[in-house]
Amino acid sequence: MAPDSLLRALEPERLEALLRSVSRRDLEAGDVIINQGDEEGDFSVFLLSGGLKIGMVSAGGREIILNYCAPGELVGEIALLDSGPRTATVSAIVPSTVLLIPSSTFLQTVTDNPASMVGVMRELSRRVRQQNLVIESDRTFSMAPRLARALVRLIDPDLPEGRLRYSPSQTDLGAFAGLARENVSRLLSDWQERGIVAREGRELVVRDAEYLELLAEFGDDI
Amino acid sequence: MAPDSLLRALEPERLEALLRSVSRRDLEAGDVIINQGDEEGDFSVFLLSGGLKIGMVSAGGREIILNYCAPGELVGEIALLDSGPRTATVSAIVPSTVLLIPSSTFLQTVTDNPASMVGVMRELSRRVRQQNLVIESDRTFSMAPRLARALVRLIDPDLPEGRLRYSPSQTDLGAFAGLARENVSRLLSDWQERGIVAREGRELVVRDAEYLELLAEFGDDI
DNA sequence: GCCGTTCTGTGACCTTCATCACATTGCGCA
DNA sequence: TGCGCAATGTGATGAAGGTCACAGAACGGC
Repeated sequence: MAPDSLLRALEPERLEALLRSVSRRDLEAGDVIINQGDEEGDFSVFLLSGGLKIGMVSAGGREIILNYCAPGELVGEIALLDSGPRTATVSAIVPSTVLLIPSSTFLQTVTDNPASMVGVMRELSRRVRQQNLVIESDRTFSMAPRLARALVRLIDPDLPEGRLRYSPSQTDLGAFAGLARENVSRLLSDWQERGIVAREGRELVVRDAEYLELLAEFGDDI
Repeated sequence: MAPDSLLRALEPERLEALLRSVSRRDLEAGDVIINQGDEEGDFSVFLLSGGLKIGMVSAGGREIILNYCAPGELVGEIALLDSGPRTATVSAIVPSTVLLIPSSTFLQTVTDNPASMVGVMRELSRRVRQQNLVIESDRTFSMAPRLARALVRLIDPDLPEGRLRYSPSQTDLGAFAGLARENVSRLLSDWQERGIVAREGRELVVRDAEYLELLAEFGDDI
């Protein structure tokens, strides 16, 4: 679980109360836990272990992956506050365990634990900032920097040197970075020749993270 | 002030305490209150009257307008939680009055008023959802729907029929919708001929909001 | 009023990237 | 060991939209 896990902020007795009213669920890779368009869904999802992806399917059938998330993160929190239809789909990318937290429970808990709410706000803020960067890069950068940013976002700081949080297909990378799969292929081939990324078996590994970070930040004109 | 203003949630004595430690500031149109890249800025901005725009300047000098905001809204709240460098620039589009709220004050206040914090979370969530839609439309829609979405976001529900919250130049509209100014011009000319928008003096007015909303939601294939 | 400046309209061009259409590789599995 | 399916590589093509280069219009200030 992430060190800054939201649950950490709770006092033990609160945590226990919370755990009594949530349900735990195990997911296979590919299982969908929240479906874009669901009318009723006033719960949010806390990821205990595994990995989730958050995506939308746009008119035209193209998939957009908005984010991946790691254990300790809370997902679907928009529904905690306004219980409108779900705007994105959440599914497991590997076998995972989640807690389903009814919004009433969640609101009660954080109201009783103001300190924990700050954690939720921090997480939401981080997300807004991240999204701003995505919008910026979508609008002003060419393919290469966009793919670079996607890869950088996938690097797992807890894993050794340049390992990704999970091994995405080129199709996934395209949906995450906002470009066509074919172009992902072309770019990766190029980067592979130049030693920036490498393939170890079916794993994609980043060799020169610094280069990709520069590319992601400054675009083609580094 | 917006009916769901964040300050509404405060008990009167709290509100008073808050008001004692914030500073008020009047802005001319164009004045910058937060500058992208500022290292030190652990305050956020509460808009009392007027209007602000939130933007970034990307490598290459192109401006991106992320959002406009109306009285009663809180801006720059990312800094409340992690006081890293500012990621966007906030400036006044019309003469405005703002409160500068130090993050310590803000945190203290919301901690003492859990109910008010829910309002902040709701606002942050709304913003995340909005951003998701922007990313989706940037990636999958052509120019017309993107511009439609920008216009719809600018319609002021409090004003009569199709009036915008403020009258943007074509350059601004381009920066907001993510397209070149010339194309904004072309699209608006077309829509004007078709009676979807009109110009009253220097004001742009939406005549057929429903059409634009459909376009914004479903893309060209309505 | 008159002039500079900022906004707007419009055509011609050219870059970028998505799309299409395959060939190829790799891997699970019967 | 080969079959099938999914993932990948790669060229050719086309459309969308950015860029450039202007011309006109509108406006603010003096």
